Amino acid sequence: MSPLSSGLLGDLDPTSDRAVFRQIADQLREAIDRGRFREGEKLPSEAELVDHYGVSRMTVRNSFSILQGEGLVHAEHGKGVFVRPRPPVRRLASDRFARRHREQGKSAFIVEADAAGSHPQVDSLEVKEEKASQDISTRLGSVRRVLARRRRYLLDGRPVEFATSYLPLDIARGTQIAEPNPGPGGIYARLEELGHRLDHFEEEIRARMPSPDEVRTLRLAAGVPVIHLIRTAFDTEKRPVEVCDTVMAADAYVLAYQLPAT
Amino acid sequence: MSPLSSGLLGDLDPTSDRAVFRQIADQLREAIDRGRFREGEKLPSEAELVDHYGVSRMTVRNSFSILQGEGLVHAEHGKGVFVRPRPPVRRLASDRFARRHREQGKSAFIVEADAAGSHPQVDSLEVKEEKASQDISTRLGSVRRVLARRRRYLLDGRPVEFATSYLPLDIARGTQIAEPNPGPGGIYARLEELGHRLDHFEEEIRARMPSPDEVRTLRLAAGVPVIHLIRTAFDTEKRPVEVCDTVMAADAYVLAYQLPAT
DNA sequence: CTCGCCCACTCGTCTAGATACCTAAAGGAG
DNA sequence: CTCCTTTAGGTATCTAGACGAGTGGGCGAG
Repeated sequence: MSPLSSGLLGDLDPTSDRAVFRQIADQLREAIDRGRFREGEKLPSEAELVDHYGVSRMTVRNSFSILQGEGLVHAEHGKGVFVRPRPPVRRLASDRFARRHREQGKSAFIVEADAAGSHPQVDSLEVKEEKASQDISTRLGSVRRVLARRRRYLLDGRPVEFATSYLPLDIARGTQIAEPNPGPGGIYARLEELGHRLDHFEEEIRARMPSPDEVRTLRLAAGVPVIHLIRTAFDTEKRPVEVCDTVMAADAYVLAYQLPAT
Repeated sequence: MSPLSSGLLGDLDPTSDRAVFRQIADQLREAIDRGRFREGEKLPSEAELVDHYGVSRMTVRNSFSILQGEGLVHAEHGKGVFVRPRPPVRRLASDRFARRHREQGKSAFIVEADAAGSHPQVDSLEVKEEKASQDISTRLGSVRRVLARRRRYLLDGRPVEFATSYLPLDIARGTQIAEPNPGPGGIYARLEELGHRLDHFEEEIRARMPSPDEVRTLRLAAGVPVIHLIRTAFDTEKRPVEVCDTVMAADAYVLAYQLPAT
């Protein structure tokens, strides 16, 4: 039996001033929220909804596009429209840069992925010297040129974040930090070996919709925002020694912080 | 002279396999990024673009809907489509719950708004006892019923966040915390007076697209995600004494944290 | 039985209109 | 001058239909 004849969806209210396509979207959303359609399940096809509601196809598509914008559903060409499963989230704990992790020779990403039982990967590594943007220059204390380390992180084959680290040339040039592989413990371990003992980090967090570039790089579904995190590392002399600019798929992350109450 | 005859926008590439409405969106996006259209400025009308590109109106509208989903533009019925201005952001510093602020008798929100020179407001206050959700119960250590304090925060008349605090009844019932106005320093000051000296906070941060309810409550524009923050306050006996569930308009906030490197 | 083709179903894109409603400015009545 | 109406120009919604293209199952040829 078709899901439509079984009362999953109601009728339209022609007296309502709410647009028809919104009413349809409302009914589908409610059905999803109530679990009438489960995660990964296929919604009625456009043609079925056209029949059920007696509207034109564009109106039905308009409804779907609302739900897509909310990140509730995703369409697959030739197959149908499906309830988007909520992917398991990865937790970034506030002690992820603790020295004891570095001393074990693992980078923060690997440590956390292993703990979660996932298979981590890093790709599209690029290391080069370049001109610092205005913002990066300000954060690093008025440097003109920087070493930039770009990479993308994947979890079980799915891209989840990409990041660029910027370091002042007078610190990084000619060191292992300028090599594709910075060695055990990552660049923070190298910075400490170079005499820049790390004191603290400052992180800024924003959330916004992704640019088309970011959609490509992270293979983002419609209706998935990104978390934009900018971290600055300071050494014990209060000098900023690294800025890391990270863009994360918001549906893959929960950030966790611990704050003192004092 | 019309912006269209002045070369702001190019032509379509009929040989490209990129959909026409995407090509148009690309050109508009690029023009915005390059500053050809400034913040708040009106884009060419649908009719003008129909003429310029020689496509149907639905195609042009489709392009606009892409840019809206990206949060780049917003349409005003009867007026036009405008480049969305990036609103000034409010910075939440990681020391916002420091005891020295409470001792000055101000709540965290008021302190920060005043510092930024804005006019803060709090409305839709509701205080009541209710059954704890599964999640809240877990976070508070298996309590069945809680005191819930709901409120919405506005800055210069614009709603920017709404929050609900949940407290165990055995702590809050019958105290000033159960009153609409919790007094100077907010509920954290009252908790400390009641013998629950605060030790630390744990915060969880997610970002996602808003529900229709949240769009209404925060008057969110299209293409603006929300930041969902869940904070748990612990007293010095390591007991969770409050859970605060906050939903913020992502275009109004930058969260800032400071992490020790140790 | 297996392979390859065809076809039905599905979403993606685009056209060409019609009607409704909103906004702002111009112009007329009082 | 003030207030209301008109009008032009804008977006919002909806219809009806056409063609393109990805998916998967059925069916016939070998």
